[in-house]
Amino acid sequence: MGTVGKAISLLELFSVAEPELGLSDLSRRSGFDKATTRRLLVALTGHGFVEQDAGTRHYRLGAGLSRLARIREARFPFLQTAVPLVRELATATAETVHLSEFGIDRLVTVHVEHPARANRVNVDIGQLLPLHSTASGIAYMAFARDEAVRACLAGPLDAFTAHTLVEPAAIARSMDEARVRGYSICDQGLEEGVISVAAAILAADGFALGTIAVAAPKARTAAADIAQRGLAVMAAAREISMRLNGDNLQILRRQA
Amino acid sequence: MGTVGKAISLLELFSVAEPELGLSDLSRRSGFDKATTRRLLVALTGHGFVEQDAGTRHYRLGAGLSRLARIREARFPFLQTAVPLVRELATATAETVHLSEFGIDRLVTVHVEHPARANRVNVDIGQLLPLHSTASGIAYMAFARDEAVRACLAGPLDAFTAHTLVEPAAIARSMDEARVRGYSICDQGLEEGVISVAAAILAADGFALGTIAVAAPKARTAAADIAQRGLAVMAAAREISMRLNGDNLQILRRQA
DNA sequence: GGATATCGGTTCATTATTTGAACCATTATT
DNA sequence: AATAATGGTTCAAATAATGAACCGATATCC
Repeated sequence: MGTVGKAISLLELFSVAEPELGLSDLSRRSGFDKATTRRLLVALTGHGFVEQDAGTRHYRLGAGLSRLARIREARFPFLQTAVPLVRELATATAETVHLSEFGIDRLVTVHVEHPARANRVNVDIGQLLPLHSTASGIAYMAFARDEAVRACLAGPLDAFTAHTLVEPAAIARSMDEARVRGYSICDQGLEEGVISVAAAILAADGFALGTIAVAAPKARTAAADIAQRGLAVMAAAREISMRLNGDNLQILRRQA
Repeated sequence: MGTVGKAISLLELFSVAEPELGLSDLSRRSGFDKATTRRLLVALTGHGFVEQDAGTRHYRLGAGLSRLARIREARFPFLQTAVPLVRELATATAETVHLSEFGIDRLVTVHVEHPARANRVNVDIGQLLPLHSTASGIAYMAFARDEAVRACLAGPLDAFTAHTLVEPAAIARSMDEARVRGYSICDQGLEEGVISVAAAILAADGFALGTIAVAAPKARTAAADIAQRGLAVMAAAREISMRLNGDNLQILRRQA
C-alpha cells in the first residue's frame, strides 16, 4: 500500500461510535508502526484532516474534511436535496430511514433519521453497506452500470445471516424484481430480525448514484407494511432524483 | 513535503468555482509531475476521496470525504446546530451571512446564505479567511488561545487593501474592542467596499471554535446598520454556542 | 487534409522518503 | 515503589516515490 493509502486508512478508523482515538490505539488497529502512525497523523493534522485534543492528546477527524465535503456538496447537492425527503419519510413510516451514496464498491451511509421509539433499527452515519446483502445494495445494482454489478457478483459474497443471498443468480433475480416493482426488499440479509425496503436515486445519466431505504424490526412488519413502505420509499427516491436533475423526467426513463 | 501532504494539496486545488479538473491541469497547478499527480489521484480514487468522470476523464472530490465529514459532524454538530440560525440571520439582515470554523491557521467557510438581491457580497463555501484581515478572524482571535493569536501576529501579515490592518498593535486593539463590544467590525480589510461584522462561537472550554459573520456592501451600510447587525450576529453566535454546549451558561463566562 | 499541440496515461532507472526497533519522558495502575 | 501503559523521538536500512521520455488518441490550426 502506498503512503497515501495508509494515511487514508488511518482516517477510516474513526467512526461515529469511536470518534476519538489515541496514538497507540491507531497504531494497533492500523497495523502500522507507532512512529509511522504518528508521522502520518502529523501530516494529516498539518492539513486539517485530523485534529488533536489539547487535553487528552487523542486524535479526531478535522475541519479540513468538512471543507472539502462542502465543496463537493456544492457540485452534487445530494444531501441538501435528499435530507428533507428522508425526514418526511421517517415521519410517515415511523421507522429508521437512511440515505446512501455509492463509493468504490459499497454504499456509504450519509444520513440517517431514527424514529423516536426504543425498539428500532440502528444505522450509523458513515456505515458501509455491502451491495449484495442489503435492500439499498440491491436497489442500487438494479440501476447501476453493468461493470459495478459484475464486480459485485464476481467477488466473494459474505453470508452475514442464514438468510443472506450469496448465489449470483438469486441476487440477479432479486435485482430484476426490484426493477419491476420499483423498490427492493431485503429480508434479514445483513442482520437477523431486520427487514428493509429501498429505492435507487438516479443521476442525470439514468444510472443510480445512491439509495434511500427504510429499515424496521421484522417482528412488527406485516406484508402490507412492506408494500406501503416500498411505495413511499420509491416515491421519495423519484422525487429526489427529479430535484437533482432539474425535474427532467425524460432522463429518468430507466425508472419509468 | 511528504507524500501525504502532496496528496492533500491536490485535493485542495478543487473549489466551488472549479469542482472538476483534468490531469494536466492538476499537475500544472500543483507543480507535481504528471506521473506523480496521477499516482496520487489513483491512490485517492481507490479510497473514494476523488472520483473520475467516466466521460470527460476529469477528476472531482469523492464521496469518501462526505462520509468522514459526516462522522466528524456527528461528534461536533456544528453545521446542524448553526445553519438554522445562519438562515434566520440572513433573512433578518438581508445581507450575506457566513459561518466559519477554525482550521490550522485560518478560518474555513463552511456555510453561506446569500440574500436574494443582485448587489451583494459573495462568499464561497470552502473559502479560507485570514485571521488578521477579516471580521471573522478578529472575532475568532478575541476568544482564541494565546498561542493561536501569537502565531497569527508573528507571521507576515498581508495588506489586501489600503485599509487592511497589519500592525500587530492595531490588530490587538481591534480584538480588544471586539471583546468589549461583543462583536468585531472589519472595514474593507480583505476587499474594497465590503464591511463586515462577526462574533465568535465558543466551545465548551470557553475558547472560540468558529465564527458567524454578516458581510455587506459598504455603500449601503450606515453606522446604525453596523450596530444593528453587530447585535444580531452576537445574539446568533451566543445562541449557537449555547446550543452546542447544552445551554450551559456557566461555561460561557468569557463572553459574558 | 496534414501538421501540430494537447490530452490522459505508462515505463523504469535514479533518488529521496518512509520505515521500525530501540529509545525517552509522563502518566496511570498495581 | 514497581509495572505497564501512554505519547513522542531517533537514525541506519529498506522501500516507495519520482520524472524524463514515451505512447496512443483527440482536438486544433493553417
